[in-house]
Amino acid sequence: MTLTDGSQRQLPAGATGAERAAAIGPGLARAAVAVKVDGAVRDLGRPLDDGATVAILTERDPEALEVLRHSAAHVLATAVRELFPEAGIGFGPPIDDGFYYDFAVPRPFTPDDLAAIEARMAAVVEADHPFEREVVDRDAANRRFADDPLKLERIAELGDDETITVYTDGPFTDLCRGPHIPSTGRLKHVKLLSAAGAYWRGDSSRQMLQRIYGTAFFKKDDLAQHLHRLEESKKRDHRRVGRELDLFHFLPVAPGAAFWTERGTAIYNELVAVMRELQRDGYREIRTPLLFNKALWETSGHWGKYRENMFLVLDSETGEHDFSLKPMNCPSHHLLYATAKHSYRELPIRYVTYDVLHRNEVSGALSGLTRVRQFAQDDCHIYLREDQIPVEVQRLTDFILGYYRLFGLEARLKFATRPEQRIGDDAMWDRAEGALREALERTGLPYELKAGDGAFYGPKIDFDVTDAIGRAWQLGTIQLDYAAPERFDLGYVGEDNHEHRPVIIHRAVNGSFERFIAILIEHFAGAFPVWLAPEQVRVLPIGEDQHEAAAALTTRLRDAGLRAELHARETLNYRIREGELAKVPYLAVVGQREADAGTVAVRTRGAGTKQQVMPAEEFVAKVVAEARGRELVP
RNA sequence: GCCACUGUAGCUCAGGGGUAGAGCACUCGAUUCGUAAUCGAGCGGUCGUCGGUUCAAAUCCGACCAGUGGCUCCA
Repeated sequence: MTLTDGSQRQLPAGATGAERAAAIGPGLARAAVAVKVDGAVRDLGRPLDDGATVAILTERDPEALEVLRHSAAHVLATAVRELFPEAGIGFGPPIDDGFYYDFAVPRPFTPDDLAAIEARMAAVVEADHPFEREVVDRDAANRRFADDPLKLERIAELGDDETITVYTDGPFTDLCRGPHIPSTGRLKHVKLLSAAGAYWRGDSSRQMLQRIYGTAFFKKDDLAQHLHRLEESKKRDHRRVGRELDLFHFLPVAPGAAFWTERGTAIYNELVAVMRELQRDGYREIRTPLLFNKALWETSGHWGKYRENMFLVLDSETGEHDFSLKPMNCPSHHLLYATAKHSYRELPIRYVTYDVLHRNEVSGALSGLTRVRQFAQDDCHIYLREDQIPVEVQRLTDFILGYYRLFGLEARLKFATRPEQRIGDDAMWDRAEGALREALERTGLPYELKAGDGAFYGPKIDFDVTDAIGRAWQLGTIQLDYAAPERFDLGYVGEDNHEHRPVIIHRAVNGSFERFIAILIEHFAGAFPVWLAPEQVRVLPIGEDQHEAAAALTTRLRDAGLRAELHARETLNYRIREGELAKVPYLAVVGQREADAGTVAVRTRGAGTKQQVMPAEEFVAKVVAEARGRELVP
């Protein structure tokens, strides 16, 4: 066989991965978790194929962590079966941050159950049961899982050409493709996190199973770090920070719709202002109605499928739900486009809107600002000729990435191509995908291909940003649309003096302002750069004698266009603490020395007592420059 | 929409079948302070809503509403 370093080794026939590792050295034998044979991860205990390329996976390999977590799921099931012998067994895969297992049990698991199960798991680990793999035929599999309808259903779906394998660790046997760690004793650092309901096969018409989530690591420190990260992200949770910094509130009378305080509104307005500034040239900001007759949704095709997600409004004359709040801007933009005859010379025409939208999300889906019923998109529709697509997409990509950079956010691009369910012929899709791909290639940026993930009306590019703590969010999108121009019978007069169909690009950068602000809150942990901060400077006179000088400074800051507040009550210590907790970028302290000299003692957020005394004029200019330049400070 | 959990003062939380408690916030008074909580007093809730059980319910039960964790959904 060949090792991954290219060297060749001879081993006796039927030698296993474990023996292979041992042949190299005892250290590797201990560290080995699984083995990769010709690219496929396998159990250490399986015989190696003659002539195969072999790599020993150790605790350092990400694939080994998956194996560990998959085995952790089995250990979980082992424990659950001991405590709840009647439990049906669903699926138990490794996931990004851990693993889960679904069980069919008569009642949901309680926190006490989880504690008991975790204790039981420790015993299973202690027992160090080997994971034993067995190949069985269909009849044997059916017999073995005769008492578990979920497993029987799964077995029935397996193709005749598939090898059916079962794995046993101690008392527990599961239908499973594997691979697994050699024995349960390798599972040292595991933690159950939560229990929740989940539909069998992810199908909301099927039965609800009880899912237990957990995570596992090879190293104690890694587990501790992971749990610490979970705590940290809880601290950054935008719902918590939003309350602590008094940015927005949700009240039961308007589920899924935020009440923005003046502080939250300042952030909101700042984002809209940036978008306006960046779209000063070449864009046309428009406003269209919020309430529409259903005829519009019939034209757009939304009335049939998506009506249940729209807020319908009763017409008092007809007594019918003939009107609806708009859930999207697209159709109204198309209508406005169609109010005039357009020349090819005008294109591309770019409409932008920040109107409020309403979507009746199912109650269980609502979550803080990330999933709301009322929101505003930075919605843009571009009407253009097909030959203009590459240049326009390039322009949009630059725009979007440039925008994210303002916040220190990096984006990854995804190219989504024709889905199974789609309109238009292959020639249209070839042209559309070709144009998008060409534009993507021109950016020189790496991108991921998501084949079949496009919209039914055209291919798209999605932008995933990664925030400060490494979480990915799908934000921006560039979608080509060949369907709407047909439905709305849109046209332009070409150079040849004939009517042509334009193509439409749907573009969003923030997604929705609500969701984007949620992401920013968590990204910055509430410590916004000065240009975004709801309160940019807080002026603190030390004593009453400096009140006048401090008030003058506050006015000066405001005159310069900054958001500044004067705080004169309570002790200086109290106000410093308050200012730090409110994450105000600059605390401008004015004592007698400063009042006399026309200076200010600046305490920068996070810099502690390292204050800087500077002329008031200089301070104002500095903050104005930082805010105007949208610098990521302090 | 589905499963589970939660719902006590503006916030964080304690209590718990016999007529509600702390800290912070807020108000008032004193203090006028040089970089992360000055001291004191006071105001404030009928315990998410509605209904049931009970001599008695905030406490037990049910329904509903909202939130949280998931599932489903996200044009």
